[in-house]
Amino acid sequence: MKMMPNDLMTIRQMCDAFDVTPRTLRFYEAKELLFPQRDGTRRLFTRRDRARLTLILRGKRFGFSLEDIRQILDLYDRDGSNHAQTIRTYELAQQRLAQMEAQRAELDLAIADLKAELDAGEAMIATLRRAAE
Amino acid sequence: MKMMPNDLMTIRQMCDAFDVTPRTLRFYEAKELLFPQRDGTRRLFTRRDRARLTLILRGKRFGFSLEDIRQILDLYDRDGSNHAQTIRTYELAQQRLAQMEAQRAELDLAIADLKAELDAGEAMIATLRRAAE
DNA sequence: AGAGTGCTTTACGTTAACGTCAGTGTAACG
DNA sequence: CGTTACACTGACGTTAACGTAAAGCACTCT
Repeated sequence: MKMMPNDLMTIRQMCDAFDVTPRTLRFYEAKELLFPQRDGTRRLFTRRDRARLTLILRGKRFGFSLEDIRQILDLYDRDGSNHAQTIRTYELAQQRLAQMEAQRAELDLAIADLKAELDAGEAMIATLRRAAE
Repeated sequence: MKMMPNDLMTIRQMCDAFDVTPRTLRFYEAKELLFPQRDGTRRLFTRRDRARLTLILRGKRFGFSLEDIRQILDLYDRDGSNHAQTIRTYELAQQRLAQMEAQRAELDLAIADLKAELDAGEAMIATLRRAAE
């Protein structure tokens, strides 16, 4: 067991902690979502990186694209106490929420339609079964 | 206005009727979802093509991939009266329905979570507003 | 010293469903 | 016969979020 200075984690430790692949972490770094320090060539992820990764993964669950997430993260980075930016993020989230609810409405419709088709199909299958006797 | 023999339609008529692009129809033909006749090099879509296209578009609304749709269509093509194939299609639809309902459940969760975050954000913004006075 | 492990970079591959040229043809109108 | 309007066939481009080699350091164990 090698000890990392308290709040620094290797790529593997990050992968285990967050259940992601190394490729993903490097990808996020390339996309400027994370900014790990270096020990020579090796990445060392800070507490800040972990906080950001937590937000990234949460954002993904909400269906935000990585680009959306990057922008939101950057807003807070530039000025964590700026009201306008907090409000902007809030608005983005609201928009996304509206999208998600629209999406659910469509999905509900499709489900209802498909169920109707299935009922018809079931009836047809029953008919076929009777005819087969 | 040019008259097409009763049940034959040009690519443009199809596009207008179904609200798709020519590229889409050619793509579906390449994927063996449609089989328009030819008048020289030009495509002429039959009643059968229209029936298939209707099913294709419906299938898409249900979230089936084009490959799924092609298989289903082919099943019916080979033998429209085969019970086993009707039942197979029915099962595919049921599986898809289960997926869609699972997807909706996840979506509902994400919506609930995001709403919770929004409520917190709203509170924070209210705080910021008070502090700004 | 050799073997093994883990990390690194670089860069091409994947998937779906088309979009978007580029270049050519052809049919009809005036 | 020239122009306009469509249609046709390739074939490469697009988007997102990584996956998957390939090839090479750096360290450690033995």
